[in-house]
Amino acid sequence: MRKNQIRINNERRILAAAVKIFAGYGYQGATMRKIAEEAGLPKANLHYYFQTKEQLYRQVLDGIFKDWLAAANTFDECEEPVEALRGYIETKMDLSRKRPLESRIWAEEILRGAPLIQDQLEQTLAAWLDTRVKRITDWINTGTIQAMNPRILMYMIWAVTQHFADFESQIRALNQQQNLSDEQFAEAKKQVVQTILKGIGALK
Amino acid sequence: MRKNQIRINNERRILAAAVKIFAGYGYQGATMRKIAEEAGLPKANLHYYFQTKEQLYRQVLDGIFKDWLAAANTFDECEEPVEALRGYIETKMDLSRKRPLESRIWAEEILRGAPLIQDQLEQTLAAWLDTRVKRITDWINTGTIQAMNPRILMYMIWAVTQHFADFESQIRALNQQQNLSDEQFAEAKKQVVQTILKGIGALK
DNA sequence: ATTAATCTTGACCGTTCGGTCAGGTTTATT
DNA sequence: AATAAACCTGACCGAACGGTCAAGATTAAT
Repeated sequence: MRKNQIRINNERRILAAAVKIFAGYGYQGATMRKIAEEAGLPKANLHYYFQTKEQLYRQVLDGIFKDWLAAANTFDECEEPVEALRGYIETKMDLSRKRPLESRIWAEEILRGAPLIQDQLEQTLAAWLDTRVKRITDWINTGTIQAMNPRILMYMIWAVTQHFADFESQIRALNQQQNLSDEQFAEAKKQVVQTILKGIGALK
Repeated sequence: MRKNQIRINNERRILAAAVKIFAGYGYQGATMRKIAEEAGLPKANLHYYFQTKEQLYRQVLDGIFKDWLAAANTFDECEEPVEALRGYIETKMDLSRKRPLESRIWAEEILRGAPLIQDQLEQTLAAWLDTRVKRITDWINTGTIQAMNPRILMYMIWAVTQHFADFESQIRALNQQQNLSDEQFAEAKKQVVQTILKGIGALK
């Protein structure tokens, strides 16, 4: 049963506005009025498509979570650890560059103790991580990379790649009040990949 | 002109309560009522010691910023890059372990675009970073460590170390709903130090 | 003992919040 | 053309927010 085109368009508009406002003000700081204004719709119209603020926020989080998991495609498709990890790190860096708002919404949710997505973390994300941990463990067991705790490696990758989105304003303040240029970001991406891969003994 | 003991005690109580509430709910989500309840004082009393919520929040941030900068002592006191960086990374990891609330308040402020501490970032923190960048550059020029962008190295260190505080709830969800034990955290600390130092060619 | 300064607090205020709803308009179905 | 379904929205609501204030209680200074 396909939805009406009007509904599709308006839901998309509202969700896009919600991403901007939730990222800029946080869940509590964001108001339905601001989102409505950003979307160019009356506030009551938002409540027609999304019953509550929390429901709207949940849908935003769901969208982020899907992109997040999909970023692992390169990781899964590559046979060799260097290829796989480089691909994953680069994909996550690109996501931080192109969709920093989503990264910040995610970060704030985790910061607050993940009140709305704890279940997804404990189930979907935990299972996702287990699978990748197994792959890395195989690499370790076959001597392709050095011994280490794969979970901590993943935490490090997440931390570093998402930092460029989440702490963008700090980096800007430390870079003559300028966002990183494309060249600077490319350099950062290269150095991050290099440091991590070399750090785990996958590169000489 | 030393302050009255009553004032000293109450300001400390209120600040301690404010750290808890700001960390748990964010600036917007935190309310003066909740902070007052946590401190065991009537709300009007908070406004006697701190005129506005923003002023109270600023004092909390100031305290965090000072601890943050002081963590660089070991970095500055050591001559050799391995010693200096290991000391700094370990100190930052310990801060994340012992004072995660403060780390989260800082993270949220940056996430929101650093509306209240932009000046401090652009001046105090930028100058602080410049000094350390110079030291690292010296190490590079004397061939003690390999060539790299020192700023990106510092961003990576901040990202990884603070991740263990800021994303604690995510790590817990991925660790059978248990916070990292002391042993697990010690392992993480060791692996973080090892990966970064090896990653920049400071270790074999 | 008296005065001044500091501290305490319940009650209150204007504003803004998320959310509701009745009634009108537009679109889809037959 | 008629009916139903979906969509739209200004006006409104109770609750909670940050902040104020007057009046009383306590502490410090003389």
